[in-house]
Amino acid sequence: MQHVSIKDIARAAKVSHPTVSRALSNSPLVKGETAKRIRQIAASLGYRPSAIARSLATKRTKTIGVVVTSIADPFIADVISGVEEAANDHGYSVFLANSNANPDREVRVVHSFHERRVDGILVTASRVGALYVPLLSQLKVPIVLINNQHPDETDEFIYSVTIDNIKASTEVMGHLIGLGHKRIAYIGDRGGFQSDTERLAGYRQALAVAEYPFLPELVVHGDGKPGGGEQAMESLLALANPPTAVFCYNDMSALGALRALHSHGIKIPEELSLVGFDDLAIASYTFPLLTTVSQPKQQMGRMAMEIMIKLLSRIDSKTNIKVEGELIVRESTAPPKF
Amino acid sequence: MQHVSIKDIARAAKVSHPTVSRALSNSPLVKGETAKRIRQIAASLGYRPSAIARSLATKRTKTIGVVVTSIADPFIADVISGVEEAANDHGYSVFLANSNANPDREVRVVHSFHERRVDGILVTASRVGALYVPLLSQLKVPIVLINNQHPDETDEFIYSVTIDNIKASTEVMGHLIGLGHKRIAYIGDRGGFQSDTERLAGYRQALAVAEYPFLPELVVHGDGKPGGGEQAMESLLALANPPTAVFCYNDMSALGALRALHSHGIKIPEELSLVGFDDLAIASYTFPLLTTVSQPKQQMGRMAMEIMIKLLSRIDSKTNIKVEGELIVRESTAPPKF
DNA sequence: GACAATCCTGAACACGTGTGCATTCTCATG
DNA sequence: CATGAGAATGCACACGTGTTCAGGATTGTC
Repeated sequence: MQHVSIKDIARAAKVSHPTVSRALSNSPLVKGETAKRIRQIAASLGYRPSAIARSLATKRTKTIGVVVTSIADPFIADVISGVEEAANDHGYSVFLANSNANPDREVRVVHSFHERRVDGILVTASRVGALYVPLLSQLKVPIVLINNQHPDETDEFIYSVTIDNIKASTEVMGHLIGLGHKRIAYIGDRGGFQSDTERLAGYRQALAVAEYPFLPELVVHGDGKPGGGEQAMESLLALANPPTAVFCYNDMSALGALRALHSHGIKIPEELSLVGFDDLAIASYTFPLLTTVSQPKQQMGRMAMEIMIKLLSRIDSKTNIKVEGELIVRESTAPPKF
Repeated sequence: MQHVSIKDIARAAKVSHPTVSRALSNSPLVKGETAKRIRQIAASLGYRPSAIARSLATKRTKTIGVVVTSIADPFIADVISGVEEAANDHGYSVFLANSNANPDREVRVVHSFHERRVDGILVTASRVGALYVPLLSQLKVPIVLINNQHPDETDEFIYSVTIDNIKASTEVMGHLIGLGHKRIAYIGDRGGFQSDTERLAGYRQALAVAEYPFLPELVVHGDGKPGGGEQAMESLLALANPPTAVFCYNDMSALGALRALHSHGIKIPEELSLVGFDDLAIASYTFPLLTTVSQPKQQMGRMAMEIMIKLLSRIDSKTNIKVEGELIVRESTAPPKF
């Protein structure tokens, strides 16, 4: 006998198994004395209820499917750590699935979540294809998106947690403009992600407020990774009149930009100011330390999971939460040279 | 009716539900023609078998519990991405649990995995407490450890994948000695982890082979994180006769060391050579690029999961796998100045 | 002491799938 | 045409838990 069941306990306690079931779930229907005895026997036998059988009976698995494009992405990993923590706190377990932005894998994940009868699905959407969420929503299960990249999700099952990109972006620009910079460049992402679009919007908005002209040649595109950031920075440095400050879509891009600057022997922040976005752990260990926007990554994960749990408990909850980023000024920004 | 069951299909196909069950599992017992018809109906109804019910009947959940100290650790995140990929390829799903090296959480994880009747458990042991594995092994389920930190696990259920630290470490030292370094320091971890002990052993072994003296003042201890690496490097720089090369327990420590060196204005690699370990993504974006040892992180995760799956399929498998690291020479090492 | 009201308990069934065994059907063979 | 063998299918039960309902035990009241 591999596992002890409530029937085993029932036999030992000379009661029926429904009584055991009730006693262990603290039902008021069972006499206090009996319940206590049953619980003691259960403990002494090392009883652990079968979540499987319980799920079958109750039709709730207390299980959440979590899709990420890649858990190796440090931003996502931080978010997931918050997700898992909140889930654990409420007795939920998470199924982790990498999609790798691969359509085949995506449909397999959907099938897997479907068959396992997850109660809900969490998606860190930073690179998830546009067609994916509709696919997931076929499961008729609540979905919470974190930093989703498609603004038009109007499905009734869909909730979200996102950072206020425009606000954070204008704050970054305010910082640079306040230092005296006038030629400020933006290194964006490729592919028109929601977050890129919004950060660019904040960039333009801040320029407009300061009554600085918007110069298209100062907006270049990377790929959200160091390689793209490096190339983008190279193209900025090749301009006849290069910028004195550069605002990068994310820290990864900034890392690449930093590399390009180092290889040109350009001193930061004396000759050029650089700002990232995300406040990855690395940003505290670059040289110089990177000024960036901190997203409450873990907390966002936690919030997303808490929205989910409220939904599953039929508690009304906000459908869309916007959190604020925080500008972290470190060593990579300073007033322009002249 | 939320989900379609085999009974629904049976009704539609005018057969009994066991026949449907057999048809869908490609049993030779059911007539080819009937099976085909049943499969068509199943597909048209969008049938997805309930893994829950199946698990209850077969006593196998096709589920693996994965414990990590923190998924936010980039090393671990890489390993897990390999784990998840291999699991997915074989129809297994993974429950992810962070323990945060917190004993309370650890026992909750054990209970959770027990109740969910996972088929096996994977542990990335880099920071897991010594008492934890025995706790897990109570579940009488196979356990595979990745880079475990306690050499004495002799339980019959326990298997492992580890990197050959001694070999990698002597290779690093060979590189530095080959460049002409004689005063080589080692920045270790705290707390006597297996990997730290082994890397230090490789360090000493290489010194012995080169017939260089082992100087205790050149071995200092960090904490495996940048903060500790920075302090450790400071203490090395405070020596009357500082080293010309420093081998760090891991890249995180090296990042801290790098920071200390920058703040002292010490040029790398001209004035001092620095080597890390792990080849985290960051190592390709530090300044200068970090020479380090690459562990096949994803592959190690994949191998661990494949051992697990073989075990569960009653296929004989190696119980302990040692993989080799690869020395990646980048820009942070060079011959000593004089 | 009789009766009702309340409190506990157990029997029966449900959840969806898999499997051993009995049964029916089909077809070839004597 | 009867018989037997083998193929195809259905019946019944199991997995472990939760829940409805009926009935038994207990208590209180007149």
